[in-house]
Amino acid sequence: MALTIGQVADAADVNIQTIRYYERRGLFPTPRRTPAGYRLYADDAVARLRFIKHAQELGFSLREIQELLGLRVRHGAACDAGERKTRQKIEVVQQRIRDLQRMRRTLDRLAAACTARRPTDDCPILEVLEDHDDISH
Amino acid sequence: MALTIGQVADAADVNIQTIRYYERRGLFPTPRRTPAGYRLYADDAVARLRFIKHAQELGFSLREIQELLGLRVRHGAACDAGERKTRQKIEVVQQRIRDLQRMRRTLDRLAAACTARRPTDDCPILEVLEDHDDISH
DNA sequence: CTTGACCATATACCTTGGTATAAGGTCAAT
DNA sequence: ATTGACCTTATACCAAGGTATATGGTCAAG
Repeated sequence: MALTIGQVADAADVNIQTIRYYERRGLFPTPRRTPAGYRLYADDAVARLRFIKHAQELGFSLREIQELLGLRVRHGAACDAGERKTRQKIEVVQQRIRDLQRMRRTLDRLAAACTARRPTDDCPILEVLEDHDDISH
Repeated sequence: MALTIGQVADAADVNIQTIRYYERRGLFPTPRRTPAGYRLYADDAVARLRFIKHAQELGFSLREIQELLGLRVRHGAACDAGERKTRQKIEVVQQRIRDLQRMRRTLDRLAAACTARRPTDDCPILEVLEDHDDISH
């Protein structure tokens, strides 16, 4: 049930150094240690690493991922603040989904034009993602 | 109709150096020049820069963006190859959308639990993005 | 009781994606 | 014909996100 850093690294397919780096950065809680000083992890550490890797692929920075990981439900006033932050994150994610859907539609059109053998030598990919420039950020 | 590098940079809100950097990297075609050697751009250069910036926010590397920008419809055999690449990109984008939707659902549940004042002190954000690990890449 | 595979810390290095700076040419306006 | 705001190339530097390496301790197996 308790994993060494090497076992966690293997399971999540990341470099050992990366885990220690995340610990230093504050993305990973400081784990308990054996008497000899070896780090010991529960297996949710593997899930945490996989979450981080996925979120990175989706364009989130380590700082943003840290915020995402910090979101959880609390009592009272802390709850309101947490809910506000969560709703902000939902907005960000929602916008990112819309952008990707737009890109997907353009790629669809591109593939369709191709099967129809209608050569379009200007760059149609550029049609995508052209508005909402001023609202995002 | 012809823009200097500074005008393009202003319009797209990027650093001038970034445009020259993209040119070196091959993301930007080498522009025509004035007799004095000044770069001259058509205004689609601005669209191209905006596309690059958006795609970066969506988690694409410059190398991937270069491939996206290289996709276009051609005649004959080149068309088939282009179509295959386009369909691959669509798969990547589609998977990314699914991942984000999953993250969104988790954030939704988190926000809902909070309004209902049901404190959940384990980290619920981790529920997200947990399967399909072995199929992606 | 030693060998090999682990673990620890500390420090140096690498890649990606830029940004800044130095040294100088161009050009429109005064 | 000079000033200021542009442009050129070349080179150096920077931040983020790791990765490698040096030096040494731990531990189970033979």
